[in-house]
Amino acid sequence: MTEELPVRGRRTTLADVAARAGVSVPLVSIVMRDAPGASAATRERVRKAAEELGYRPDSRARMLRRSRTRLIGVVFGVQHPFHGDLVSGLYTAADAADYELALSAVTPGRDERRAVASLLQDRCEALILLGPALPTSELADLAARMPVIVVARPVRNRAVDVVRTDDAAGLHLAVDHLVDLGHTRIAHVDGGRAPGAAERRRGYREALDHHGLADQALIVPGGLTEDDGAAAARELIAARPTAVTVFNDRCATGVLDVLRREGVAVPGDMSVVGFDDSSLARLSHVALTTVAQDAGRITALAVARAVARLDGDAAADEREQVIPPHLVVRSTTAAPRADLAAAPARRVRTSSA
Amino acid sequence: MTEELPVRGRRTTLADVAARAGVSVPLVSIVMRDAPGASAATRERVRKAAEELGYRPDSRARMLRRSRTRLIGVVFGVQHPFHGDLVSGLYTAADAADYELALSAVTPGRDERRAVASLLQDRCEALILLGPALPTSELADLAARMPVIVVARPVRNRAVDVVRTDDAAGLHLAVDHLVDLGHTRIAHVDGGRAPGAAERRRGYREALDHHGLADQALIVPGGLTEDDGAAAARELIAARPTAVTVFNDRCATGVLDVLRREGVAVPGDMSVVGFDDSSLARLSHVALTTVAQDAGRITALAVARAVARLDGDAAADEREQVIPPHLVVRSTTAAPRADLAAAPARRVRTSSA
DNA sequence: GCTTCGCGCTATAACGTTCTAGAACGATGG
DNA sequence: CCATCGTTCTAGAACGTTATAGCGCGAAGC
Repeated sequence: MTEELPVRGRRTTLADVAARAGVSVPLVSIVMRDAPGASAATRERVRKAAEELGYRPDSRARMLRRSRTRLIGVVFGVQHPFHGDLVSGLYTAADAADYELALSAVTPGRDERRAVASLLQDRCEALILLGPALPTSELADLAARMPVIVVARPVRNRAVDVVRTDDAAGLHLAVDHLVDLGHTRIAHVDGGRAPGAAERRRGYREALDHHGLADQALIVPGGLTEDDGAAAARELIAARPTAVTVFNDRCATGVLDVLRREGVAVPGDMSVVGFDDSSLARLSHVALTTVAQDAGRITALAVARAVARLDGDAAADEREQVIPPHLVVRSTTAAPRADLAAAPARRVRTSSA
Repeated sequence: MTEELPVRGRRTTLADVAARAGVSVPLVSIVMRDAPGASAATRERVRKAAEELGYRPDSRARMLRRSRTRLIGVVFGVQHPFHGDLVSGLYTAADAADYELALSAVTPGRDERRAVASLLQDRCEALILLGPALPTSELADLAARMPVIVVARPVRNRAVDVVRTDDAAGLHLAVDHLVDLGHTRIAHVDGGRAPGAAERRRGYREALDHHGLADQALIVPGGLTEDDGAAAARELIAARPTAVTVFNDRCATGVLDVLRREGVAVPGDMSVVGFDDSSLARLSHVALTTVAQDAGRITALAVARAVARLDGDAAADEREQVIPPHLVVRSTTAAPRADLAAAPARRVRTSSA
C-alpha cells in the first residue's frame, strides 16, 4: 500500500526484497513466479516486501537465465494503417499464449534488414513479418535460424510459414457482388508490385472469366496510395466502366475523390469496391463497399503457428494458411443505370500478367 | 564469407568464438565492441571466427552486465498516423545518439498503463510518451523513477519534460494567412479533449482578437476523425463562414468531403486550413493548406532531452520546449468571393473555454 | 641489471535472475 | 526409536556479457 519512495539511483532487485522479507533470494523468485515451494504465510510476507519496495522483475535477467525467452519479434511498417490493426491483434494473441512481443518498425530511414537485425539481438524465438519486401532467399536464410511467419504475402519456400488473406477469393467476392447487381463492364485498379497485388489481379481475371466476361477485362495501373487512385480515376473517367474493383481502400479513396469531383456519381454512374476494410472505409461519409480481411483471425493464426513451431508441434497442418475474406457492402455499390448497362467498356491499358 | 550453417539448437556465444579463435572470452568481447586492448592481427582473427560462426551479440546479457542499458522506451498509438512520423524521427535521433529504442504500442486492447509497465520491465532508462492520455499525477509518479519526456501534449508538472508544437502559434499562422487573403468570418472546428485541442482553440481566439475579429468567433465542436469533421461540416454549411481552421488534417478531410459533396466549393466558397501536414494533406488531390508540425525537430529534441537527463546535464534549458510550426499553403485556401466577404457569420454554437 | 613503463592478453568477478541440489524439520509408519 | 517422506527453505551455480585487476613481456630509462 505505502510504496517506498522509488530511489532514482539503483533499481530494486530480488536481493533487496529478500533482505527486507528476511528470506533467501531464490525463495523470493519462487513467490514472484507463483511457483510451488513456499508457504502461504511466507508468500504473504514476501509479496508485502516487494510491494513496499516497488519491485519490478528485470525481464533481461529473467530471459537470460531461462532457456526460453518467450519473445516473438514483429516487423511492421509504421506508415501502413492496416499494420496497426495487425499489431493490435498480435498483442492480444501473444498475450493469450503467454508470449511477449518485441516490436521493430520499418521507417523511411530504417529498412527491414535493420529491423530484423535488432530483433535477432533481442533474442526473439520467432519472427512475424508483416508484408515484408525482403527477397525470398533472405527469408529462407532467416527461417533456417528460427521460425519465420510471413503475414499478408505469399512466399514460395518450404521453410517459411505464411498466413494471408485469400486475395483472389476477395476479388471473386467483389466481382460476384457487382455481377449480381447487373454490372458487366467491371474494371480493376491494380496494386502493381505491392504484396497481394498479383493475387488480386489474378482473382479479378478468374472471376470475370467465370462469368463469361473475360473480354471485358480492363486493368488500370494503380498503387497503394490515394494519389495512385487519383491518377487511375482519370483513366477510368475516359474508359467509363460501370464498376471498378480497387487494389485497396486507400487507393479507392483517391478514386472516389476524383470521380466525385469530376461529376461522376458514385454509385450512380460508377460502383466502387475497395479492399482491407480499413478505418478509412468505415467512415460514415465514405461508406466504402470493401473486401474485409479478418485481422483478428490472421494474427491469431500467425501467433498460433509461431507457438506451434516453438513447442515442437511442427507436424502442424499446412505451411501456408489462406484465410477467406468477406465482403462488407456499404454505399458505393449499386445497380448500374439502365442507359449505361449496355455499352461496352473501352479498353485503355492492360498490364501484362 | 563462408558462414557456418546456423544450428537451430543453441545460440553461438562469445565462448564459441573465443574457442575457435584460440583466445579468451573477454578478448573477443573487446574486439566485438571495438574497445582498445587488442592487436590488429588478433582483431582480424577474432572477427573472422565470429563471422564464420554467425555470431550475434546478445543484447540482454550485454545490458544486464552494463550499468547502462542505453535503451529508451517509446509509447505510441498504433492507430495515429502522425505517431508514425514521430517514431521514424525517434529512430534516427536515437541512432545518432547511440541509444536503442524499445517500442510499446497502445491499442484498443492494451492501454497506456500496460504499455508503460512492459517498458519498465525491459529496463529502459527513459520514457518518451507520444500524446499520452494518462493523468498528470501518474506521469509525475513515473517521472520520479526515471526521465519522462511527453511529446505533443502540455503537462503542468515540474518533473515531466515536454516537447510540443506551439499549437496556439499554429492557429495564429492559419488565421493570419486567412486574414491576409481577406477573410473576416473565420470559424474553427474544435478537437474537444484531444491533446493540443485546448491550445489551438486558445490560439484561434487570440488571433481573431488580435485582428479585431473577436466578435466573429465561431467554434464548432469537432474531434480527431474524419467523421467528426463530416458532422462539423454540416454545421458549417448552415453558418456559412468564408473560411475555417480545423483541429487536424483527418478532421479537415472529413470537412472537405462533405462540403464538396454538398456543393460548397473549396476554396471558392470556403477556405479550409488543417493541422499536422500529415501524408493525408500532402496528397495531390487533397492539397490541403495546413499547419505543419516539425516532426524531425520534435523527435530530435525529445531524444536530446532524454539523453541530457541521463547524462546528468539536467541543468539543461527549459523543461518545456515549444516548437514553432510553419504554414504549408496548398490549394484549399484563397481570397473570399466578393459577394460573400460582406455578410456576418451566424453563430451556431460556441463551446465554453 | 634493476626498475618502470606500456601493450596485449587472461582470470575472475560481477549484473539479476532461475535452476538444481540438498538441508532442516515435523509428520508418518513400521 | 529409526527410517521415510513431504514441505519449506537455502546454497551454489549458471545464463552471456563486460568491468577490473593483474600477469608476462619487450622496450626504455637510470
